[in-house]
Amino acid sequence: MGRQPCCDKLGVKKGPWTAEEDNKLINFILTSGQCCWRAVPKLAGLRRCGKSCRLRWTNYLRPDLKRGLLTESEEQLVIDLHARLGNRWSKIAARLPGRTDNEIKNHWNTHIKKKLIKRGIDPVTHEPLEKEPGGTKTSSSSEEQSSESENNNHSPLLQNTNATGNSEENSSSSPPENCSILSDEPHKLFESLCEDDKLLSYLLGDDEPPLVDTTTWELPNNAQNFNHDIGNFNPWDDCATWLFDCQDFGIHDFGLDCFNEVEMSILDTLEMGNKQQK
DNA sequence: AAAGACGCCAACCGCCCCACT
DNA sequence: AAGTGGGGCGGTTGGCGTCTT
Repeated sequence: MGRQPCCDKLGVKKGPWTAEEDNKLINFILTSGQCCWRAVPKLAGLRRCGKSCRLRWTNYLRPDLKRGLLTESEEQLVIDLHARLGNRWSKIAARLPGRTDNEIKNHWNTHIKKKLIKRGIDPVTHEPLEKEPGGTKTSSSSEEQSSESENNNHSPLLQNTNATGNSEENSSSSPPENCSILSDEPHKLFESLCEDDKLLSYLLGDDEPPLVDTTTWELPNNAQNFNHDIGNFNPWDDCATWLFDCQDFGIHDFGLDCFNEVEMSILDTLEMGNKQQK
């Protein structure tokens, strides 16, 4: 018995993606949308595992991705969400527009962990390092921690925000006494949180999701190759237009079917570009 | 200038969840 | 209710670039 491997292991390429592979994948997604990832490699003419295609798309090629380091407010938000959710990176990423779970996870492991330790905060429990709770374990699983923090609501931000981002009746922004994160430098940290008004409003649930600033997008190298490959056509500009549309409705409610409207014009231009190249 | 140490991040792996039959 | 398959998630790793000695 046993499950079939997600892809035929023989002849499946691994390792870094080439610009050509990226182009093929982008082209295919724009043409067909996100359907069955298992079938994507075959249909797109890629010798890759479907999983690998999905990861490449979601973590790198998606046009709505922000690139570059997390901002101060994003970082603080990650810390707060981690205090509540534990290592559920996808859930955390869902609250940070344009960021992927992988990106946040990497950033957590390489930057935030160290910062918290430097501040004397245990990155696992979010409790002060020196304050060893007597007779209790120093770390807990994310599951336990999650349910625990759901009850305790350590973060003032999260006190106001339930799982769906709706505001609850408790709208006071005064930090609770047992809030370990803010107890360190309460004013400084809370101010840094408040710097990003839109983000804060969104989290407090009384505002629209913050708009993605597409003017600050940095294109991946291969995306630039992609542009170069197909001439003057700039798919990222069109994707930006698409994203502005998405933002009107909420990007998560916006399936890739929406490509159907935009994609025709994109593909027309794409084909023209390819012809020019030939 | 060279070599080793370190840091970062893209990508992979394996498990889990959920929808479908 | 149980089995199966696909997608998603979190942990881990490998390779590359940068820093230090």
